[in-house]
Amino acid sequence: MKTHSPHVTPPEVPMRGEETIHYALRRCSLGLALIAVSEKGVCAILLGDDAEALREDLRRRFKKALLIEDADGGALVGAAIAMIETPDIHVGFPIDARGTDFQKRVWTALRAIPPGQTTSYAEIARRIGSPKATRAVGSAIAANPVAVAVPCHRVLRSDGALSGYHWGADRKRALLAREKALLPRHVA
DNA sequence: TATTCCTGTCCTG
DNA sequence: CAGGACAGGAATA
Repeated sequence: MKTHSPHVTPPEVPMRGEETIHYALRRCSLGLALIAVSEKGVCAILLGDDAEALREDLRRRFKKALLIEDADGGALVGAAIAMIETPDIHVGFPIDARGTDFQKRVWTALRAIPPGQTTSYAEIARRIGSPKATRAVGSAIAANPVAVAVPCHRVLRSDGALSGYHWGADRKRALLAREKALLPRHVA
């Protein structure tokens, strides 16, 4: 039995200079999604099948932050889920993708690819002004922390092969098929 | 066709 | 700190 305390000390209190990140786990058409939100916006969208594996992934990416799981998650989480389910929707929420300058340049280039369209690693390398860094571009794309909203699934190999996907090739295929289906335009 | 090199970042020893 | 591995791709042998 619990006595009525005037104030309960939370299990975790942010230390000085420590960042707080709220996140929520939600089911979606791609499986399980973990959406994490910082003060600046959505800082991670991770896809998978196992909740604990996703939490671990988040922990690995934000080692120094205080991570708080919310049952609900709030408006940004809802917006993120809606965006996942509807690829042609405008990404209307702020994205707080963290990485090196090179990675941020790559991710910015990705966001310029419209839904239903694809490009190649080499093209991205050209567009950011490092035409010979195609391999490094692949690594940078693989490190993208914000799935779907930063559309790394729209990058294929120059020879047309699907190439890889951090969250599983099936999800990449599913996203591309969905976007293609939503295109009312000419196909050929 | 099979190597080799280029490039940025992370992981390991 | 050195070396290897990566969601690539062009050049060279």
